[in-house]
Amino acid sequence: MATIKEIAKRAGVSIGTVDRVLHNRGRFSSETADTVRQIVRELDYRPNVMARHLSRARTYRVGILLPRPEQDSGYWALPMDGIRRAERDLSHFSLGLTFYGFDRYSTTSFTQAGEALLADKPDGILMAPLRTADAGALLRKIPADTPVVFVDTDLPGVERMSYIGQDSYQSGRLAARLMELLTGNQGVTLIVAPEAENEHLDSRIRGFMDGAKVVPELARTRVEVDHDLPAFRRILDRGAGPDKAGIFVADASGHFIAEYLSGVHSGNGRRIKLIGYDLVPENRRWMEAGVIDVLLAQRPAAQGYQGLHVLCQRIFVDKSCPERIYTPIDIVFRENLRYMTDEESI
Amino acid sequence: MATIKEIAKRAGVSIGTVDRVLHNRGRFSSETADTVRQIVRELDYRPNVMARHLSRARTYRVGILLPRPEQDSGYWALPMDGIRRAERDLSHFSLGLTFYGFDRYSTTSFTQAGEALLADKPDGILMAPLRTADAGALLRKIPADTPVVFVDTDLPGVERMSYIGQDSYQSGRLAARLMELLTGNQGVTLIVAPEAENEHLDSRIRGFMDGAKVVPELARTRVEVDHDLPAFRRILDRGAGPDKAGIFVADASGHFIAEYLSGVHSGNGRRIKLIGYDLVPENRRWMEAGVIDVLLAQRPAAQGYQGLHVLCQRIFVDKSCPERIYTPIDIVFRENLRYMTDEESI
DNA sequence: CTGTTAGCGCCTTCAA
DNA sequence: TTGAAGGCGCTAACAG
Repeated sequence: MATIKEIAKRAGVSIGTVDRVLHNRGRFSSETADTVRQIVRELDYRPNVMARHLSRARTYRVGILLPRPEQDSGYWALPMDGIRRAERDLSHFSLGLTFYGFDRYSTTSFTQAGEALLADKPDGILMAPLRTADAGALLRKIPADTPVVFVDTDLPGVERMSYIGQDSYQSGRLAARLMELLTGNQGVTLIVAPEAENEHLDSRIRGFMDGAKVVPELARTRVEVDHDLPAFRRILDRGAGPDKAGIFVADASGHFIAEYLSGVHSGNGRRIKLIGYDLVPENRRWMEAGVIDVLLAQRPAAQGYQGLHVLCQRIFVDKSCPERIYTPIDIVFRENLRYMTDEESI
Repeated sequence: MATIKEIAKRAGVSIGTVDRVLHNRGRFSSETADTVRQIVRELDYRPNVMARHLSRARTYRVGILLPRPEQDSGYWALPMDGIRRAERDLSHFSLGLTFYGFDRYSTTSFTQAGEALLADKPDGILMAPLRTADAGALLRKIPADTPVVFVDTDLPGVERMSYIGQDSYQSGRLAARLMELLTGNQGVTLIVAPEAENEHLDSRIRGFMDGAKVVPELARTRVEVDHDLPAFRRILDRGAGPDKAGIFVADASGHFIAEYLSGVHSGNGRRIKLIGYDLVPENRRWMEAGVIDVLLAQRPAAQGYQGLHVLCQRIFVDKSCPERIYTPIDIVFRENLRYMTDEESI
């Protein structure tokens, strides 16, 4: 492995000069620069991460901008788990994380969190750019040399290092396929989704519609801060009649529906099939209880883990990464629920 | 963060002494040792991985003992992918991997590979202990202080650092559930599996049997070096009659069956449902072609990645890890096949 | 038994 | 514009 010492020797200069050239710190002639860069290329020099990190004393700070962990039925705690795991795995780098939680249904909350993040001038940012307009405004204020990684949702037409998330349209298609299998196309399917600006929601619904053999009904619930049971009740009292064979819940609130269904006797003795999203604790519970049949999942912990990982690769090792990473669409039945902990890698 | 210098100061000794105590290199009095260890505990001292690695010059070598990549329809190339990815992620450590491939159906091949591995005296070993007896014999020859990680298969009653693999019984249960969904219990299911010593095979079959509502038939094929199409043909010509609703293939050879089925007209117009294992290239192909309905997968790349990861945690950071790690049971339909690349984590 | 010293590869400051 | 030197935390060899 080539070192700067070796390069210095070959270039007939001192290591200090090599260092300055490598980092473009100025104070060198363009001839020496050319020589050095030439040798660097010849030797395929790569800086030694260990040595570099040992000598530069400072701690690198990464800002995490996500909805508060309890939102969406506790969904946002899952990426956090992955982030924490990545933090442990990267613990020999001096890495400092700061969390900025926001209310995903509030502009002011998001903006405040964003301002706090900006004020701290982090070396890297990991965020979920929900609230398209607000997130766009924030992005414009982030210095161009600060790497930004998106998880969960992408923001089109914006400078960012990488996006990590799921193809939600395709997950809707898959849901339709599974619903067909579960119901045998005997009866109508009801789609339940909250009314909220959410790209994933819309794509999932579109995917489900496109994949369904029998045209489904769509019911959208209002949300204030988060989803609430009474709202679902009203919807379901109207919608979940005996003609319904299955319900597709397009976000993590399947457990609300499950709770409702568990208190209802279906007229014809058939149980209404239920497909939902995400392995939040309450969904796990209702799947174990046999009320939720299938959950689709998107490896939120892996998203968090990977997000921080690629960010650190960039900050510490100067390594690039794919511009877009799709996480798998996981299918969860009661039989494999126990092992779907999303707790691997690295 | 505490350093050995700090510890030395507090203990009133030199850093050399601290180092010797920390590594039990002898040549120190038990009193100084006690003092030092006490301070280490108080300060929660953790060695700086970067500095340590910078100063010790040597390359650490890990031996990889797996079946040849092309065996089992190319299955063994998958853990390799994960291992390579981990190697890249760990590239700032000076890590040297050596691969020892063996024929999983040959004792002499395994033993030879094992001997070669032993002769190289690696600092850590990652292996799939197929061939129970041979692997047991090998394990007895490995020095006790060499960490060994098993992937795919565990070996009971053996000293090892960790096992990473799948609960195959439960995957069989799940397969039965899915088969029920696919066939609606209309007709009989045929289980196809090679005759070979293989714990996973047996557990999957047991799980499937226990989960099936209608008693399945079992057909076992002979294997010589690997599975071959003629063998399957003979089985299927007898077994895949019009009464069959589905076939469950308990290993990665589902694509052979798919090839057979694609050339057969079922009498009653119903297509025979096919459930198999593992995302080997040929299985992917036949799933895309619509002949294989479901594949169960066990994240082989994640197993390889994780295996090397925990091994390096041990070698470089002295960190322990869970004694047994179960990888998830992935369910793959055509709709989510594209995204099941098992290529994450960092 | 213990202390000192010379690096590992890189970064940073200071002097020339 | 360039070079020299000190230090990051740890290891290992050597001198006492």
